[in-house]
Amino acid sequence: MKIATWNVNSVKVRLPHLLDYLKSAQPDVLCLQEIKCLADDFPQLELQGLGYRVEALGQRAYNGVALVSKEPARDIVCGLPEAGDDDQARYIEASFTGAAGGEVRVASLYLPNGNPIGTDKFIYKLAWMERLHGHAHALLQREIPFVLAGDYNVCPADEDVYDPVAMREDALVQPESRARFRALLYLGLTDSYRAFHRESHRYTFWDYQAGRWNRDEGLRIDHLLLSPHAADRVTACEIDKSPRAKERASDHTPIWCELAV
DNA sequence: ATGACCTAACTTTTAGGA
Repeated sequence: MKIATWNVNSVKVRLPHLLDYLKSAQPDVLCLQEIKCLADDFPQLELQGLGYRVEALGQRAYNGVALVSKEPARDIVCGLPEAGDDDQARYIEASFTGAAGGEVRVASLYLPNGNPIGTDKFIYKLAWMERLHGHAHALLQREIPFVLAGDYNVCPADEDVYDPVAMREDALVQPESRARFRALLYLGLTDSYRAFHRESHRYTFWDYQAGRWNRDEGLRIDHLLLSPHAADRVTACEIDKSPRAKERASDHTPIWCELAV
């Protein structure tokens, strides 16, 4: 089962690229972030033409996540537990069946940016990460393979940042953000990309400004975290840079892993 | 030198992104 994640930065603007990606990459499940529309406005007819279904948690103008899949999603859950008055559309999770009949729980998550530090936005980011940690802990008790995929807005280490000095005041690299990302790994989750690749300076995001893409000055902030049962089954993980090279590209590019299930 | 983008919206300017 090929599971990919991509922050598309508006699904309406990116629809041609999204259709191209589904046709060429053929993921079984594609986790989308920043669809930036209500679920009812998601262009699902166009995706149905390619044999894909959509489950979306939308929001007007901002955020919004979705699961695009060949096989139907089951047991869909929208939002993390303990949401309180948090109504931002940042989490959707469902179960899928692999070709060999195995079950995998897949989440599409859009972790808060948290900038600027020293504000409520950074507090919200850290609190959201703690809710994610609590939920990951609960999922582990179920002893099923799962993949938490999405835009984490965290660069795990300086090697994941083109210029750590320039970024030192950024919420994506703060020790508090990195500690909470590490806490997910300490639970027993695996950073899928790092399970296969040791090279530094491999990115999933390049800012629109300052020619960052052309200079390959980016960030590794989109991640696939695998439960132990999923990590036992993973056979590959790659960043697909080709969508970022197109005209009117998203500032993120897809990253995917393959599970033998 | 500290510039440079992009998207959505009660749009002509702002908020949010990262």
